[in-house]
Amino acid sequence: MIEHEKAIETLRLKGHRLTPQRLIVLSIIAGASGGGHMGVDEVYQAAKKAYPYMDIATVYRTLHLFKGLGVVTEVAIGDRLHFELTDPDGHHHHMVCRTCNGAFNLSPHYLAEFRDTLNKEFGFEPDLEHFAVSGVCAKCQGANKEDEIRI
Amino acid sequence: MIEHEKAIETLRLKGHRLTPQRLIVLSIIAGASGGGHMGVDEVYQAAKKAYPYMDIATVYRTLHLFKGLGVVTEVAIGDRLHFELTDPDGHHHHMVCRTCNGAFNLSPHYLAEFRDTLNKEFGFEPDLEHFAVSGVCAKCQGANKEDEIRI
DNA sequence: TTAGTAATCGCAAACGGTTGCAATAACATG
DNA sequence: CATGTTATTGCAACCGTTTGCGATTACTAA
Repeated sequence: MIEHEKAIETLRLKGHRLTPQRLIVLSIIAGASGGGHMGVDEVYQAAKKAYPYMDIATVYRTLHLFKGLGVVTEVAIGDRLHFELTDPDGHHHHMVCRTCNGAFNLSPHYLAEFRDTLNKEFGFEPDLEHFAVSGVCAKCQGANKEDEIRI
Repeated sequence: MIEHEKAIETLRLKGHRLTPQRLIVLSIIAGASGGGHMGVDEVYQAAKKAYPYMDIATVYRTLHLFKGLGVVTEVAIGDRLHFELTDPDGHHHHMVCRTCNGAFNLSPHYLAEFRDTLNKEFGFEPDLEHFAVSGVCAKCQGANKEDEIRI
């Protein structure tokens, strides 16, 4: 069973209705190219092509529903929300480059120690199911240095 | 020289104008009680008392200017922006409880290792000058357990 | 002290995102 | 297949925040 069908099964099992709008949004996210994550407006524009009455509020509601069901994962890229089909091979986190807006996967392993420390020292349970660090990627660090010389 | 005056000196040295609006916002932030951080609307309401024509856009612009100068620090608490006078004794980070919206200070020490790892492994330079982890604090973890029994 | 200039302001419109509500439509049941 | 219930939708208004713009004002230099 492919991801797409598994998600539909999840919807049905949890008692949510299978509306055309939901199926359209799901198929769009499932068909995302490139890094996999799509901006909300990207999803909305694609959905309107399939179903012209589609409303942006429905897109948001649908994406949040999917997120709650674990079907999609939310990534904040440059202050905008992006969504991708949840990685079936286990969660991963993101490093988001503030220069090129590229998102790079980060294994949960790198956060485990941090979580343990906060737990033991402060009794604080951090939300790290999905976590994104903003910063500058290796490539853009090089590019910035060139800029400093050029300008 | 107190923090307040140091901030005014910073403004002047960088060539920014000393407008009444900026001085008002600065004095409000400097006089913040409690944990120290204030919501934007809190600042706005207080500023309007001192100067009735004060506009919310000016408050935002002023706070962002101060942030850029390192005079104030931005903390995102429950999807709203809060600001506090930058800690002169060195930066600190925040653990923000998603249940009670409390913000707890976190020493940079706890993040140093994480930064080093991202640097060495991926060449990624994370933005951790100020960093906030969302999660649930020790007190609210207890409260939630009681809720589960009560309801 | 006065004028000149550019930064800053207040206002209003726009942004991305959320929410209330009446109309619609998906599903369960007979 | 017809019916009833209730989740879901589209719309419009709203939220917190940002931005464009013409009017104002802090500063500079004569």
